Order: sequence, then C-alpha cells, then structure tokens
Amino acid sequence: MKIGEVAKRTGCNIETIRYYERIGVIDPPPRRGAYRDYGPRDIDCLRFIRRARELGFSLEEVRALLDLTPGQEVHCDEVQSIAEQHLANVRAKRADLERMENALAKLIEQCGTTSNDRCPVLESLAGGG
Amino acid sequence: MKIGEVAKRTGCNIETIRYYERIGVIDPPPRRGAYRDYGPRDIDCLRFIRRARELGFSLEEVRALLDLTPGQEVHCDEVQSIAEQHLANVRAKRADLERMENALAKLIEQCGTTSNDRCPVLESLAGGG
DNA sequence: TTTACAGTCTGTAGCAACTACAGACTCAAG
DNA sequence: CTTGAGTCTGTAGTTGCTACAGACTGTAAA
Repeated sequence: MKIGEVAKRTGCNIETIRYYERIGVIDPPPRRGAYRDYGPRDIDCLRFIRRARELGFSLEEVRALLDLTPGQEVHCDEVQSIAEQHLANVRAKRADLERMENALAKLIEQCGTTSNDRCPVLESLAGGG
Repeated sequence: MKIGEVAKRTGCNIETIRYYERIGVIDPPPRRGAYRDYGPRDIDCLRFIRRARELGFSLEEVRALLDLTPGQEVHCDEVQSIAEQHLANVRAKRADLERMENALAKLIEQCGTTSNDRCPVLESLAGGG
C-alpha cells in the first residue's frame, strides 16, 4: 500500500506520516522500488496514534504507549499511569481555560456598562491588577 | 532602566522582551551606550502584553490591541470584537479539553474492571471506534 | 516506444511563542 | 587595572506538524 492510500485510510496526512517515521514514532516500512510499502499493521498503528493524539497525548506519550503495546505481556499499570498523568494535565489546562474564560467574559460584559469614552477592556489590561 | 530591571518589574523574562522587540510587538527603546534604556511606558506596555497573554490572547491579537491603544479616540467596538472572538476560541478549546477529559476518565475507569489480561486503554486506542 | 501525468521522494523552511545557549562586549566598583 | 555581573547579537532548540521545491518513478494512454 502506498503512502497516499495510507493517508486516506488513517486520516493522517502524507507529510505527517513521513514525519512520524523521521522522528522514529513509527518504523520505516520496506520499499517497493522507491516507494514506501505499508501493510495493515501500519494502518493500525497510525490509527492508534491518531486516536491517542485526539485525546491530547503528546508524541512522547504515544511513543511510550507504543513501546508497551507489542509484547504480549500487559503493562496495564504503566499504561494507566501514563493516562492518569495525562488526564491530570488535561484537567489543569481546562481549569486554566476556565479561568481565562471567566475573566474574559467579565471583561467583555463591562463593555457598554461604562458611560464614559474609555474602553474597559483596554483599561483592565493596562491598569492595576 | 536596563532590561534586567524591566524583566523583574514586569515578570517577562529578558529573552522574551528582546524577542518582542525583534518581532515588532514593542518598539526598540533608545540606547544608553550599548544597553537598552527603558522608561515607565515600556513597563506599562509589557505589563499590558503580559496580562493579555495570560488571558490567552495571541501575540497577533496583542499587536492589534496595542495598535488601538495609543490614540485617544476609543475603539471600544474593535476591542470588544477581538475579545469576543478570542472568548469564542477559548470556549471551543475548553470544550475540546472537556471531551478529552471525559474520554480519558472513562478509559482509565475501565482499568481494573476487566478481569482478563488485556489493557482496556490500549485496546480502546487500538481497536474499533 | 514515447510521453504525459499523478504520485512519491528527499530535504529544507515555516508556524507560535518562546527558551537557551555561545561568545563577545560593557560598565561600574574595588 | 582587573574582576565580575550584566548585557549584547546571533543562532538553534522546543512541539507537531505543514508546505513547499525540485527531482524522480511508475503506469497508462497514444
């Protein structure tokens, strides 16, 4: 299977697939002539990566997860610990965004409530805090 | 005032300040000899930037806000529109993170509930969905 | 057989928003 | 006059891609 086909089937784009290979997240496939020749396992692998990325795992984390996959022995503990660590990060980020959201909403709300000709958003950003 | 002092007062670090100058977010200050010589206005400006960045405004947005600041005429509408646009982005990102968080939590929850020797996290990532 | 053409190849540079050096310089104090 | 902290410029690294340029390949039609 050539890279274009793989891209279609996995939703990764071509450049991304080659990028993953370059940085060693996936193994270089064999070549049929000059072209990369992928098998069904590569599809699985890339789908795995894609799902993990959609859940916000970093490529480093993905790499760690993939390292745990191939052996038949299960490393459920390690996997769980990676996932939990990541969950904590996600929670923290979300809390950050929530704070931002509240602050922004408050800021914007003030627009229109001030009768004078100064912009409360700019003032808040510039002024004391 | 030298750059180190400015860094202390604004909470921006030195390299960042020079970076902002290089990309044109702040104006190059005059030099006293070889050294950058900042005034109180620069402090205000950098604090403004810092607050905006903390609220998640991109440097492009910051640039736009700064362009609106100096004139005495108020551009409250424009400011509000930038802020609202940004708020929408923040909301979208937070919703993304929330989805991730739920999915991750569900995944992790399954650990321990399966009695067999397969890891549900890896299976979910690898398997159909 | 030739030739056209889509697809692929490598390699490099770009994005955001910094951060982190190396190696040279400056300037005030002792 | 020397020490040493601070600053200078310039460049490369980070993350996770994306977007080329310019060459090549392989297939299918003419």
